[in-house]
Amino acid sequence: MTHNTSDDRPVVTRFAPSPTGHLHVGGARTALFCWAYAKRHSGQFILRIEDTDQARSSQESARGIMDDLAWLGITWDQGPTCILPDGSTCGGGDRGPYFQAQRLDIYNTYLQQLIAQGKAYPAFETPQELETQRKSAIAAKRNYRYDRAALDLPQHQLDQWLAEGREHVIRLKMPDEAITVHDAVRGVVTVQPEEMDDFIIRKRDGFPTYHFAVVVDDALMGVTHVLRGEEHLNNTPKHIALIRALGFDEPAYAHMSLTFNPDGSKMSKRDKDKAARTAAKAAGLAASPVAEIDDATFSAWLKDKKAQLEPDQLRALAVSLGIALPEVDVDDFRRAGYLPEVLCNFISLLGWSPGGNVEKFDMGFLADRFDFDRLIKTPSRFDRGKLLAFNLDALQAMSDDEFVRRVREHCERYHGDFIAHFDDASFDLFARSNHARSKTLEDPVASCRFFVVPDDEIEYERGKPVRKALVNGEPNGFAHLEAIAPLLEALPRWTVDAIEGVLSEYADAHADGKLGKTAQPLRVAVTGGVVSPAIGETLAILGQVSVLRRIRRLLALRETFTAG
RNA sequence: GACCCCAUCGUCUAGCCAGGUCCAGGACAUCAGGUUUUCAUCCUGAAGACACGGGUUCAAAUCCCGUUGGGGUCGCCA
Repeated sequence: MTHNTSDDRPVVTRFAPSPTGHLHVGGARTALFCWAYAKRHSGQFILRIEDTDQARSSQESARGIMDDLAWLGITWDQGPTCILPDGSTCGGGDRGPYFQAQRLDIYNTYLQQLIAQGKAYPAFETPQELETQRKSAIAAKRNYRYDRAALDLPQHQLDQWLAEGREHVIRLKMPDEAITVHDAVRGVVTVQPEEMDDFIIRKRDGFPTYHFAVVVDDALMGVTHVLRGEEHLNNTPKHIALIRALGFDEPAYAHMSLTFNPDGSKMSKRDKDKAARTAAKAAGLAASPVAEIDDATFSAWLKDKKAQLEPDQLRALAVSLGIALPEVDVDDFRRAGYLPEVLCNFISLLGWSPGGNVEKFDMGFLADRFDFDRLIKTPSRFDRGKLLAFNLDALQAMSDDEFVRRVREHCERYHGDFIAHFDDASFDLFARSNHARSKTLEDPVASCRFFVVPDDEIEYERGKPVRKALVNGEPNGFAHLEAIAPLLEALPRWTVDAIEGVLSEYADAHADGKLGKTAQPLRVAVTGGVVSPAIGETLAILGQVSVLRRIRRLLALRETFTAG
């Protein structure tokens, strides 16, 4: 199945993202499989940054992608040097630089070689001219191919234009033969010569195109196995033509199926804009509801389906609209409180499985078992609901201590207000009391804002469940609250046990032993609603003073609640 | 449109390559019960698929062909 590849060479795989923002979850899957394959064969995994698009690349973007990979636990043996959270470093290696923009000299050397050998040639058509040709081809229902006009240029004309420094691209002269890809997933795929034209290998700006850079770098970096998305399958014959022209060894290829949204659309950063836009329109918003976005930007964004806001603008807007944005980038999942090991487990199940009924496993298992032969050809859809269920399972399987540690890490990164509000012991209890009820590390924070809201700013819900807790029954919730308040006030030690003791004693004596009769009114008093961690813990975390203040405040408002 | 790839429950998939043990197994979601001081869990059960049509064969989810459907590529993006 492998082609022109000596099996005795150590396995080298690479992940080669373009640095455009954060790492997409689909890219993470590719990276994970590349990583696992290298590990499986005790080989090398290379990270290379494909920043040959001057318009779109930035250093911070590359940094973001490396952070995302490191967070997932996907470390690279060669590539940009990076200090990991645990203090160790990864990357380095002697086949760099690992940023393509720093390899221009290398590309030019090989480019010159191809030109000298007559295997590549300059072409002077402008992008506009080519676009016109393309359009007329479509209008005439022909397939567009470059017409090789540059090859018919008289030598003196060519010399003169080159001497003048006239802008041009370099194209590869494609051989007039079918090219066959031996793909570990797809099998044998043959493309006829008339399907391939003389594609551009160096752009007008002097940068190599992706096709050229990828082939040169893979060869020079000793890449033996190219694992990538199926979108590249049609490019592979071009790459093979280039490899042959340059006299390199052909790597083994494995093109894996793609992953889509549940509705079959592409998972795109734009999905987040789309969700926010839909919600904003539904809310009838005309002006920007948040300071992060000015009104002009907002209204333009609202009208233009393709417009995108900055990530922090989008997040602010989502908070204001009370919606959750669909997660697309690894960073989105991190913010949403997913565990990196769960994300890795889940995405590795998209298009791959270890066989049988096994579906929960760790990175070590993956690195032991991953191989191309269990990669399936069918594209998959990303089911966030199943990911959430996986995350829940992992969280529930965790010890309390571990859960607390993870929540603390999460808050240190995203919710400084919770860190600042609690002392260590309270934070510990806060996290612990949320363990059993959390599906994500974000849940404790999202469901417990009332802890960090000032006592006199709690907003009481007015729905039926709240009225039921407060006004219904005889005695009703307010009556219970009035009776319990002094008991709580008299408590000498404010601990979960002491609080629960008082409450169950009271319930036994005055509420048919039903803790719910008193727990629910108390919940409303201290949280504003009917949902919180166990009542004893909720009160304990909040503190005696705040609890009593909140109860009295609600009692003072009792006339404003009507029976439900 | 041309070319390339693909096709098992709503979704992720096992089974397919080496045809019979599959009136197709697991997971998520759904539905119905049950446990629980709220929410969330948890337990039990139910429903749910081999896209269609030919062929090969004693036998096809598994092999072949076609149809239909889906995806990808056709950039001086990667």
